[in-house]
Amino acid sequence: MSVVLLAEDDERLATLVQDYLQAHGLTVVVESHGLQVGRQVQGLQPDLLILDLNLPGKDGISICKDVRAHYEGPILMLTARDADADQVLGLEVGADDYVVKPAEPRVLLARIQALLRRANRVPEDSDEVSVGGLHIRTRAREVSLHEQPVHLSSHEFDLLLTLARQPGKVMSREYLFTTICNRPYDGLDRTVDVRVSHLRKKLGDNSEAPTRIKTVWGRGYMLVEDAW
Amino acid sequence: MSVVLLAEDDERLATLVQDYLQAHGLTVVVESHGLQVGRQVQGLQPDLLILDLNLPGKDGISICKDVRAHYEGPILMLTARDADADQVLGLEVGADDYVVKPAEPRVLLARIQALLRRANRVPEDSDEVSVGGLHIRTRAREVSLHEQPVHLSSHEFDLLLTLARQPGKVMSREYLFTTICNRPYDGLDRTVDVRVSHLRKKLGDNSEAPTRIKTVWGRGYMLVEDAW
DNA sequence: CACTTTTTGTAACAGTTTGTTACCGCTTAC
DNA sequence: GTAAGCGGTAACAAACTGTTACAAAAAGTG
Repeated sequence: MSVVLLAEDDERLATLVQDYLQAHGLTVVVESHGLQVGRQVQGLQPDLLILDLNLPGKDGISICKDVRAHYEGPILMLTARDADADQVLGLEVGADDYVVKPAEPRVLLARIQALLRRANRVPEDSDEVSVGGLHIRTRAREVSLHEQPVHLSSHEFDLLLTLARQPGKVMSREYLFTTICNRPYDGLDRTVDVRVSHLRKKLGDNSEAPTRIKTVWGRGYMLVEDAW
Repeated sequence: MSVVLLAEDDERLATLVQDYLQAHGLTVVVESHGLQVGRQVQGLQPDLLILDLNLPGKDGISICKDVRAHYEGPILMLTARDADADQVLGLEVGADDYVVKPAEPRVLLARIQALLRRANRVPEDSDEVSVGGLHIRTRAREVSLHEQPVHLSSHEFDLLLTLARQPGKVMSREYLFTTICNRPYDGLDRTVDVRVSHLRKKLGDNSEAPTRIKTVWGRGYMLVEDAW
């Protein structure tokens, strides 16, 4: 399940897009203030940023430039400006796609999925995810480690799956929380920490010097590829 | 210089696009027969494929599917069909972008460059960095010195990695600070100094006459290559 | 040289983040 | 009903980070 940050100030449109994308299996977080987009991207590290060019507080092109300095994921600009020059400028400052409003929802979704497909490499619908001796069967929701079945709770499974789909990538608590719980993160919740603690125990990792699920202080957690 | 394969049967349009792209630094090869596109992609291994959906000999959607089976580079569909359903279908069978003819050349170029920019991004740095008896496994975030594992905090690791990637090069506090903390340096912060101090202690270096991480007065710090 | 100024090393402290356990309410199975 | 499992939350200990403070070293100045 991919996390999308939607930077859009028109509340009605934002809700519309959010509902449509969530109905198609994406987790959507909405941000309506231009000056907050950078901070949100940094904290959430979404798989995709949808950026309206007319946010209050800050010029959309500047936002895009600033975000690009620290964010490598795909950016899709969604805007009412349809002039060629605007489109060219948007793409040149780092956007990966540029869609003019009003956009047909199906087209927007198809373009989003094309961007996610290229960025993720791991096909969303692959049934089996493996990292070393760890095997996850997503449809059956079963996990085995070196042929030994491991019993995990629902949240533990989702957490492990999210981490294992992109081994080696540091994922923030906010990202993990919204992916697992599908609701906004309040910044204080310790759920993810507790789940990680349980996962480490069940997967035979040493918490004092973890080798499989590492803590990156102030950033989040990372599943290590070659440690299974 | 990137190589683009342009699959287009309208000779006049093909020449037009070819000239425009070549004037902007791209190498363009044209292929006009649908049945030849797959072979051309395999042989040429272009950095980008521009695919017209109305080539003679073979349906464009089929071409795209076949090409995708053994080609990972970006595909841009360029076609006169502007129905939403066509666009969704094109993106779903593996295209990365879909541009409707007639296309403004500047827009086409901007989209091509956006695709090339993403495809060419360096995927990841080398996993293992070694300097003498010091070994850093970047993905696992583990460090060992003469086969002995060394436990470092997150910032200490980032600092050492940054220094070790360019041994012998003096790095300013500003550079090190922004690399580690991912925020601007105010010129007075002593964080880097303190981290270096801790690193020296953990790596068995003598601070009064450091041999491994040297202080370059008024400039910054430098990791010495032959001292490990 | 003596003296001042700037830069560096590091101990110590306080605030923040993280690991873990315990507990409570909820649901499910029996 | 009870028992077991699950998920959220609180609580506390431990680890980590930034900052300050002060001593030591280096550079500048006459």
